[in-house]
Order: sequence, then C-alpha cells, then structure tokens
Amino acid sequence: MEDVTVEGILYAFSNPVRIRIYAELAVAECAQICSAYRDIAGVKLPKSTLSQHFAILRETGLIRSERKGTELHNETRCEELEKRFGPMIDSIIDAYIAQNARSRKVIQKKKRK
Amino acid sequence: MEDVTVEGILYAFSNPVRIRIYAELAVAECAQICSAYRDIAGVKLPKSTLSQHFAILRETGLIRSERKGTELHNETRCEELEKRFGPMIDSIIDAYIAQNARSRKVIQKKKRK
DNA sequence: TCAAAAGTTCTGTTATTACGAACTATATAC
DNA sequence: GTATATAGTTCGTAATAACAGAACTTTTGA
Repeated sequence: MEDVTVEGILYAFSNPVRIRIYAELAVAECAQICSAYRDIAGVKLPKSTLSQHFAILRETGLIRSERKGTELHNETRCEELEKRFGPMIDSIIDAYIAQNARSRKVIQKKKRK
Repeated sequence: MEDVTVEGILYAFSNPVRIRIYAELAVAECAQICSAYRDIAGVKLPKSTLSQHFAILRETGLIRSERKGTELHNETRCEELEKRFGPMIDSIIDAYIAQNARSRKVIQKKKRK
C-alpha cells in the first residue's frame, strides 16, 4: 500500500473493463473470472485477458485476491484505500456509475481520431 | 463536454506529466508550453511531447486552449467539469497533491516488471 | 491417476508512446 | 513585402505496451 500511487490507480481505472470490474466488486465484494469467457458489460472476453486485467488491479493495489479451491476470490481494498486516498475512489466510481446510468452503452475500445 | 468520459479523464490523468500540468493549471489558471524545453517536476521535456500532452488534455475535455499572439494560453474547464462529474476531479487532484507532499520525488516513467 | 475447471504465462501481432526533425503560424524588425 | 524569431503542431520511426490464442499450472473430484 506504500507504493500505491494516484497515477497508478487512475491508469488502472482508465480501462473500461477494469473500472467495470472494480465497480462490480465494490458492490458484490467478491467475483471471479470463471470459465473460458465472461461477459463484462456486453463484451465477451477471453480468460487470459481478464486474468491480466485482474493482475493489474492487484498490482496497482486496488484489489486483493485469495485462492478458494480452484477459484480466485477478489475483493476491493476499499478501507485501506479510503484511509490513504480519501474520497477519491468513491467519487470516481460514483461518477462512473452516474455516467453509465445516463448512457446505457456497451464497453468499447478507446479510439482517438 | 457531451462525450467526455470518466475513463477518458482517468486515462489523461494516469500520465505523470499530464496530471502535473493539470494540477499546475488548477492553481495558476494559465500556463503555456514555452520555448524548446520546459521543466515539469524535474524533467525536461521536448516541446513536441508537451504539445501532445496538452492535446490529449484538450481532447479529453479537461482544458481549454486559446491563442494569444504566438502563445497558447491554457486553463482548466473546472466549472463545467464539476457540474458534470461532481467532486471527482477535485478529489483526484487533492490526493495527487497530498501524495506529492508526502514523497518529494521526481516524475518518472511507469515501469511494470 | 485421470479428467475437468480455473487461472496464469508465453508468444506473436497490433496499437501507443516518445521525441527529434521538419513544418506552420503569429509577431516584430528592417 | 521579406526576414527572423518564437510558439506550437505534425511527421516519421524506434521503443513499449496491450490483446488474445495456445500452452501450461494448480486444485478438485471421480
């Protein structure tokens, strides 16, 4: 938690899949990759891709993962994060949820001009 | 401002140079690229690189740029942004400033094993 | 011990980033 | 007008990182 940085967190959240995963974890408190493909906001993603997204969230310090049998259970580190970064993460997720309430659109890759 | 997204903003801020520029703009309300090289938190950057960072901040919707003679004057779009995203951006910049108050270290490229 | 399910690592391809060089735009001097 | 200087953008390319299929590892349960 010492070398968790603001920039690192923002980078992790800058990916549509990762912020969605975190937002789901923030509500569900537990989720796993499951099976070969999993649906994240209307997009089926291969487990290798999801594995890497979870790894980035983990390395960034946003989530904690624990092995339960063959599965991996994930949860946010929200208490520590709030202690360290104040209301930042909550306000990000709030804005993200509000945004998706306005426009019900599917995750898509970023495209710049 | 319609197609400004949470992910887009977080992506823009995930770069150490860009979040620093925005944080400076949030205080100074005006800054320009200036001369060939400019010092951003202890790193000299070529103007081409800075130009692109400013362009990303602009395209993301975080800043507004106006030509004043040969110079470009930049300022944050904080009022509109706060209306749209609530306390998100302020809490990010607050956390960023607090982080840099704790550890006085120079901007460095992200390295992930 | 074999098979199945859950994840991770490896690998080639594709897309992004960084920065020097070349280019554009504005202002001031001659 | 032409020249020159300053501010900033675009282009080209080499280094970096992301994506996803294939192969591998780990745990469980028959």
